[in-house]
Amino acid sequence: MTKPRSRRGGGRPTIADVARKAGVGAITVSRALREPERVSEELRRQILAAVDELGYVPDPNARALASARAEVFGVLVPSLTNNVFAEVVRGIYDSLSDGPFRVQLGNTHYSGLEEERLLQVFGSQRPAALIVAGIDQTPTSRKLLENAGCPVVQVMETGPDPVDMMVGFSHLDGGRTATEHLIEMGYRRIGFIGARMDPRSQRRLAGYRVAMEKAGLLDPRLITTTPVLSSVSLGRELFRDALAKMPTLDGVFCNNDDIALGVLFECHRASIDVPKTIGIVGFNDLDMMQVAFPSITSIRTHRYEIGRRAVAMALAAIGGNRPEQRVVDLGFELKQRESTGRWSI
Amino acid sequence: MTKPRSRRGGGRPTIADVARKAGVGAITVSRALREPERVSEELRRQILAAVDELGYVPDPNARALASARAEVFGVLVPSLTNNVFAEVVRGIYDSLSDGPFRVQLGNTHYSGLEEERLLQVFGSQRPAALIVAGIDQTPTSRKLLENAGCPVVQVMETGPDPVDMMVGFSHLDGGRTATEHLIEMGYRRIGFIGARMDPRSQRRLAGYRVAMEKAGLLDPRLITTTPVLSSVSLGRELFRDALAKMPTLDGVFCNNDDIALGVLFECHRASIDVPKTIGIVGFNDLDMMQVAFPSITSIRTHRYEIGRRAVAMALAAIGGNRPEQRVVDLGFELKQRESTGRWSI
DNA sequence: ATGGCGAATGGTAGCGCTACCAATGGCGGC
DNA sequence: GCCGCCATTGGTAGCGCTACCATTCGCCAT
Repeated sequence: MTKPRSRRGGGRPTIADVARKAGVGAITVSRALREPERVSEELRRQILAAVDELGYVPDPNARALASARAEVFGVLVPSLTNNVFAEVVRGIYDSLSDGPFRVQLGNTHYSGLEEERLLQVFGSQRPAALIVAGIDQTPTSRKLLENAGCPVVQVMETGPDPVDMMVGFSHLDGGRTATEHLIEMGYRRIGFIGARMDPRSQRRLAGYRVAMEKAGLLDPRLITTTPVLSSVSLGRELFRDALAKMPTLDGVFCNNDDIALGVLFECHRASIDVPKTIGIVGFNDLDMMQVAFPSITSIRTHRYEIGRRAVAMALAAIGGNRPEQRVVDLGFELKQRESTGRWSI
Repeated sequence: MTKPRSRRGGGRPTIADVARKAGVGAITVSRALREPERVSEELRRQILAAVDELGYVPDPNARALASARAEVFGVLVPSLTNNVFAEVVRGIYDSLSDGPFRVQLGNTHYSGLEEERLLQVFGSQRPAALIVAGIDQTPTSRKLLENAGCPVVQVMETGPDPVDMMVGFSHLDGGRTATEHLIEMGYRRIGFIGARMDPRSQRRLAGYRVAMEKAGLLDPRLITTTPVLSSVSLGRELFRDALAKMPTLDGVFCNNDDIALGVLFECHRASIDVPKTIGIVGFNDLDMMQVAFPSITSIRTHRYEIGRRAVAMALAAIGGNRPEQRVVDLGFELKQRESTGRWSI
């Protein structure tokens, strides 16, 4: 004594409707959709025709419940507006858009606690894979990732102890390379300016320290940082602070390109010659760096590619052939531009 | 003859485990979690204790399947890296982070077809609400939105014919205000420079046309556009094109701030005085506009607030009290800065 | 002829949760 | 004292799909 039709559902067609229309069993429809090669060509055609005619779209919730596995990639980033993470996320979306997988995006706001909460929530969905930014998870988060029961990719950085897989590059090397470049170009009193000192920024600073130490140039008064969120205007302010503290400054390595741009604008405003009086290096190499006047030297990082590669590795792992190389270092490139051309311009 | 324990699930606790531990029925646990006021205080306490002890997290898929309603907000934007949409999305996430709702984000890449596809996919999940950017949906998309069976909020723009609700502002008025400002400040041969001419950019251009027409200054050769994706470097190139086409140009209204920044940098490079020789107005008022040298006049738009408001309206509608004002115009502000101070600097 | 094997298809029994109704018990009104 | 009502709580029956076993059939080896 079944009711006329689905009691609660909005009357949308179900797999049973398709099966009836195509004159097959429901399970065959299910197979035709998920593993077409396991169904004879003729039935497959009939089924797809019925799907089309009814406008059937599988219910992902029912699917997830029945198979104990949701076709969802959980993605955790610390910021949605920071261009760097936006690019990573774009890479992830672009790589996933033509497959069956959805993306579940979470914003941790650079908070370990928030990350734990989101991992808890994401875990409850039994995602197909997890992609998380950074390698400095709290012990609790790390445990959650290890017990997630799905491939995990840590992105943005590489490190010695992956939960599962990693795609990124060494921020320490990036910071060192940037600083060494300034030294090579003849700058001596080189400052570090950094906002929102997250672990990656800390490692860039560490790279700066290594290079300065090696050259015998390190002076703690050269370092200006703040935990405040990064922005162009903050770059300007920090640069003024740095100059006030150390008027003989002749170069700055900036935490990121926003800060570098703020420094450049302040130099314009204060009629400080770039690159003669001050050399500037940014980090990430946003599009605007090569357009700025003078154009700004920066460390180009491969954000979009990190997103793509993370998905590729996760998909491989889901498909059963876990890549042998579990930690992928995509490196970076020093893009030398006018802002550090002390002698050549 | 039931099997020892959940056959497929990874052994995570279910609502039945909690019910057993608390000595109540499963349905009571369900209620204690969703409508606590309907369960006596004592039982509620016992149940929450059991939940805590077992580390129970409800399975959103099972929930969605049983209630025919997923606790998901579907969000469609044309770009993930464009700061404007990133801000809207951030507002949405921030407003939703402490409730039960998840966000399902889709990137349409400015494609109507992609939008249709994503709406199809999103619809299959029976979301709690849909938030879509723009008001120019294809007929198919519009139909999908109308039949979604949930609150729908169109964001970024306002218009006469909402599918359901709207939050945004008038891009035409914004374009007109920006152009009128240039005219008032004494500029006459004012160009329009625009990249990726999506419907909103088109309307800003229309606003420019209205203002120029009214002042008797309109000349089609003043308009330079391209369908290419916007960027700072593109702004520089388009400005060079515009100047080549019309060397007597004395002002530009830019489609957006990236373009404006590109124009500013090219002016620096070509030693064109801003604002004396050329006045510049941007659109959106990103942080860097007020830091640039000279600082750049722009139309400040309230992106973050649009995201927040859209969620607030959707939540109200879900809660049963649909706001009486279905179209909310959040307006914009002209931020006058140095880049248009022809006589005053 | 018989058995066995693989390919194709189907039936059944859930996945974990909630809608719907039923049941229980306390209490005030008549 | 009986009825009805409200406040609580529970049982049952799915939601739409897929995992896990059949089952069927053709075909080849023995």
